[in-house]
Amino acid sequence: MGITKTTYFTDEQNELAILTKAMGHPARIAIIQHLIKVNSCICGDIVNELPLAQPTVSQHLKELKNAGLIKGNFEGNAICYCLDENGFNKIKHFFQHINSYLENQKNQCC
Amino acid sequence: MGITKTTYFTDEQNELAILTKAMGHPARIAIIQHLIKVNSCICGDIVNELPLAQPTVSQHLKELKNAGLIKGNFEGNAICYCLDENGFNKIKHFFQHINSYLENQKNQCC
DNA sequence: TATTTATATTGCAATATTACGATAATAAAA
DNA sequence: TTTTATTATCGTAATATTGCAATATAAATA
Repeated sequence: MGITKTTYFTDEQNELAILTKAMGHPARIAIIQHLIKVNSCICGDIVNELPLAQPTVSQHLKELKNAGLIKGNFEGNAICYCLDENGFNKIKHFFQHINSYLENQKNQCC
Repeated sequence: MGITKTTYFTDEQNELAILTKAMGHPARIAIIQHLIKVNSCICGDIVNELPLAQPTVSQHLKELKNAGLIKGNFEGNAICYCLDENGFNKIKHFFQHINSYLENQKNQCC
C-alpha cells in the first residue's frame, strides 16, 4: 500500500519522523553541513557544492524548509538559506532523552 | 530516477543519512520510545503496542537493526530487542555539532 | 521594456518504501 | 514427534521518493 498510517501515531511521533526523515538523505545532510560551514549562503552556492542538478537541489531545499530545518530570506533576486533552530530544537530534546537513557542504563537485551 | 547518488557523497554523509532515514517513520520512532520505556522486550510486545500487522513490524525492526539503532538477542524462541548505542552514538556527535553551532551563533540568513 | 540572473515548478521515468496476507523457519513444549 | 508459539520472508499492490530536462516565475539591471 505504501501509505504511512500517520493517524495511528501521536503528533510527537509524526513530528519527529518528519524531521528525521527530512535529514535522511546524503544530499540533505551535505546541505546542513555546508550551511554550518559557511553560516548562510544563496541557493546557487549549494547547487555548485553538490553533484546534483539545480531542480534536484531546489527540491531538497524545499523538503528541509517544509520540515523546519532551514529557512530562506530574499536577498535581491537570490534566496539566502541558513539553518532554522526551530526544527533542530524539536529533535534536540528527543536525542537528549535517548542519550541520558543510554548513559544511565546498562543497555542490554533480556 | 529515484536512485540516490550515494557514491557522490562522503561516507559520513551517507552514514548519517542511513541513520536518520531509519528513524524517519512514526512506527520506528514509536518502537524506539517503547524500548526506552520498557528497557527491552520481545518482538511480540511491540506488535501488540503498534497498530500494524506483524510482518510490517518485523520489517520496521529489520530496518532499525540494519541501521544499528537496535539489537536483538534470542530469548528462548522469542527475540528480545533493545536500543543499540552504536548507532545513536554516531548521530550524537553530529547533533552536538549542530547544537553548539546554533547556540554560539546568531543564526540569521544573509 | 528587454535581458539577465536566480530559483521554483511541472512532468515524467526509475526506483524505493509501506503494508499485509500467506507462508516459511525456528525453537520450546506437549 | 507433533503441536504451539514466535519471528522472518515472499509476493504483491499502492504510494512515495529521487533526479532531471524543460519551462515558468521573480527580481535586478541594462
